[in-house]
Amino acid sequence: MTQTMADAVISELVNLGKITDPQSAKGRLMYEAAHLFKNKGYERTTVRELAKAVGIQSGSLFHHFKSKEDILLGVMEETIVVNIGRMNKAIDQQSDPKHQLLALIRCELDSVHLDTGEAMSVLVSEWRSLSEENQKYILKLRDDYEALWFSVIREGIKNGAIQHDEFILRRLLAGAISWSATWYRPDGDLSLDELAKQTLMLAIR
Amino acid sequence: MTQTMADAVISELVNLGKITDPQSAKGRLMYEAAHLFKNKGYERTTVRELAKAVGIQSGSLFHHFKSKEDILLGVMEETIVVNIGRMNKAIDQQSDPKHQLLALIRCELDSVHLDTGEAMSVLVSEWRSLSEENQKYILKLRDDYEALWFSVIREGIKNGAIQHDEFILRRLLAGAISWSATWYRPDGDLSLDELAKQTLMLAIR
DNA sequence: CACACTACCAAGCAAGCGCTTGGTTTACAA
DNA sequence: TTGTAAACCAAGCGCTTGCTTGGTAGTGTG
Repeated sequence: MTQTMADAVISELVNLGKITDPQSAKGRLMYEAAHLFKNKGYERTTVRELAKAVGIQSGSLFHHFKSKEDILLGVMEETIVVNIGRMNKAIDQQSDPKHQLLALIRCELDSVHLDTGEAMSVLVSEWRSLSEENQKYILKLRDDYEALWFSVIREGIKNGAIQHDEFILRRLLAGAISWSATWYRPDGDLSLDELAKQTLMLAIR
Repeated sequence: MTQTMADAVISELVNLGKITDPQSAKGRLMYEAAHLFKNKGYERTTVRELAKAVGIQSGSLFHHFKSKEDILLGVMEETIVVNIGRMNKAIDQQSDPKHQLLALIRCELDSVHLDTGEAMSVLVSEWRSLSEENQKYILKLRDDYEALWFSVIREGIKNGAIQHDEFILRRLLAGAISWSATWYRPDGDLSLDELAKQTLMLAIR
């Protein structure tokens, strides 16, 4: 998926009112929050620090969000919504399950390593900092996301390209892909296309 | 690997003075710490809470450890040492690379889901809470651990059982296995043996 | 018995935390 | 020009945090 296509998804969602405009004050605040939460962890990031990064006073944050946790929730929520949008688009452009699975893998790798990368990392590692209620809400959004994967994998099993159990395979792949955040460097020798191909090799023989 | 074998490794390491006796006050303290750090996160766990779990006053913790971070470091350090010991033993009992790889996978799954499970989870998710110096130290220990995997994978590539690049494959597998902590339940329908087999299927055709 | 050592308690300090409050500036519409 | 609402500041409150301190009970050793 190209960056322009990804941007198309974003501005579409902004126009629908489903996510905050990344250009707005609130949007930039969430971007900075994702950056700090990823690199320092949610708990270690203070509201004073976040405010300084955005260029306002710490108290002013609470004009945009009602609590620190609310900022975290916003980051997670919007990240999932954006990536569901992107995956839907990616699937639609392929017909056979093998290429659809490759597209999903590439899409998830993109989400981990390109513009939403820091937010995705926060989504994976900071969910414990949410209240029980908010955890449930994010989990529900994630189920919608996972449903896309299962529909593709099931088709792959039907036509014989995939031999694994669908649930186990998805979970193994999810781990392999999200873990890449800890070691993959986009400026290194390995391209995301090549990494996607090698990841597909895990699932397809 | 059976539990008795695992215990043999532990008591051996205790006798060598390489790890703390799990029965001692300090050992039990680290066990409780791993439990709390896993379920609440390091930052969200307070020294008062940890002290209460162990049954002493919060100030008394600092008789055993010089700081809260030192407790985290202890948990991580000993977990790696124990699991290096277990993996070495597991490899020695197999001869061909395919079965050695299966043994490593099973061993790592054990470390994630059996007695050291909570500590392993802490090792994966809380390393950011360490100082830069301590991060380097833990990273060095982890390199020793990874060296075991690479030696086995290289043999698998040599004899044609493995088609992946060795570094990429190890990282994909590491992700798939460690991620299982988020979804696998030992009391469910899926056995660790079956999960190990399905994980091996990712690597071997 | 005296000494030393380990394990712990009770109390509290200094710092940092999330968040509130009351008021000011800016933008724009009536 | 006036009214309204959003965006922000300056100050600080109330609380929790990791950690320190000075002391005590229990145990083993000469």
